[in-house]
Amino acid sequence: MPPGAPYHGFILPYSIRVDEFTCLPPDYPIAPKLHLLTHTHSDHVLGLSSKSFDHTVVCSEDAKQMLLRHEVFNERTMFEHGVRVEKRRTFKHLKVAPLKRKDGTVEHGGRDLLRPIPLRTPTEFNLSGEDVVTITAMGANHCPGAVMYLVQGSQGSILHTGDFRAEPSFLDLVAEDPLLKPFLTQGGNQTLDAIYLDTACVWSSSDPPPKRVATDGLVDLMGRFPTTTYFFINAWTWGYEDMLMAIAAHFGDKIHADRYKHCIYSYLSHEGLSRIITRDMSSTRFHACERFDRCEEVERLGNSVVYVNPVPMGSEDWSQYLDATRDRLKYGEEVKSLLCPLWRHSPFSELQAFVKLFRPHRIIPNTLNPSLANLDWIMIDNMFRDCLSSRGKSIVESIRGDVVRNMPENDVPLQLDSWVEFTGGGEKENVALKNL
DNA sequence: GCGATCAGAT
DNA sequence: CACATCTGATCGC
Repeated sequence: MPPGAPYHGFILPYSIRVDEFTCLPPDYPIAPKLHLLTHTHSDHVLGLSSKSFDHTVVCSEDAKQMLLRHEVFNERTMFEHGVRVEKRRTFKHLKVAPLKRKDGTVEHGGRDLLRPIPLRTPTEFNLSGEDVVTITAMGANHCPGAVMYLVQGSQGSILHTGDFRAEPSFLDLVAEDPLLKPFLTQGGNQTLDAIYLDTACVWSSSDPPPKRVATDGLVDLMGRFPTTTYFFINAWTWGYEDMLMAIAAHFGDKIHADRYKHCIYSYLSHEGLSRIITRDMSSTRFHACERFDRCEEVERLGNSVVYVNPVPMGSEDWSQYLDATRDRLKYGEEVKSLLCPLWRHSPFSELQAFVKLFRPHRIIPNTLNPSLANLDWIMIDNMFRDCLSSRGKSIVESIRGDVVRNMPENDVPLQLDSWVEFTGGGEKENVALKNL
């Protein structure tokens, strides 16, 4: 997880760590018995590139393929330009083929630390012989390979969302999923003990349109340009594939992708992606290739290329932007770039609706801002109080319980009134209050 | 000296 | 704009 995950990524009370693979501080009270990975964005794989990491990691099959083929930008560029003869893959040490000597004896047995589980298929794991947990991965609507995890065991049921976009259509799928049905407020007979929630955009002041509204608007604008216009789609990280799919579907054309994207897409279970991209740069006016190592076609056309950028824009601004841009195009004004409000995280309103589907006993933010000295945790706790179960314990109320009794003081959020007393109003805390 | 983590900029 | 990424500094064996 990005820095600032409560409990260093543990989903208490289980000795399971999610998206954090770094070493724990010395004398930390618990040791991980199992690791889960929700998706492969760089802030969720911290510690995995360490050569000394040697634990099993549960993930989706797509995430496994993406990880094993992961190449950082500089290495991709050097390989492309012949400076590197061999591809440098950041995580290749996680899977090593068995090595046999010429005489057939085994030098070493190899290893494969990534343990993919199929989506929507409850799978049992033995936590070092003590406890058996059932883990179910389900699509998270964030980027290829991204999943959320349902963890069920003798110590209760926990849903970890990873990073996710809980837009209305996603909520419909969740509400209809038989695997989640037992935990739904409507028609369920069990209560989740906790939802570990993607709160990356919980403070956002604007609400994004559903992804479909964003991509519909985008292709509508693109269709108003001359049919000779070239577009560069700035899909600069995994998770902007909706733009590519929408453009390909609307224009019936393929999209030029670089060698690396093409490689990754070809290994994904979503075959649609590899079907809509091409490696032939001169066959299409739509380009989603390396943004800092442009293909010759994009280079040649220079600033006549129209850039398409994903941006964090709200619904109302989007409507206005669409109208204004249509006008500009109608009156022949030069439009050099297009915006697309494609969000990969949920704003507060979507999170609220998602949590209310389950009314768990408590929610725990997946990330906190360290400079806020846990004040954000208290705020979030209050913001979701009316989305919890009727006998729900807020984090603050349940936090002094057995499970976290031994946690270091910094990992324990306090009531707002005792927060000021606890922190003593030092420099860090003044910054926290100022940032509110 | 190197790998791993952290802080800061974009 | 803010997330995800990259760069350079620092830490520790």
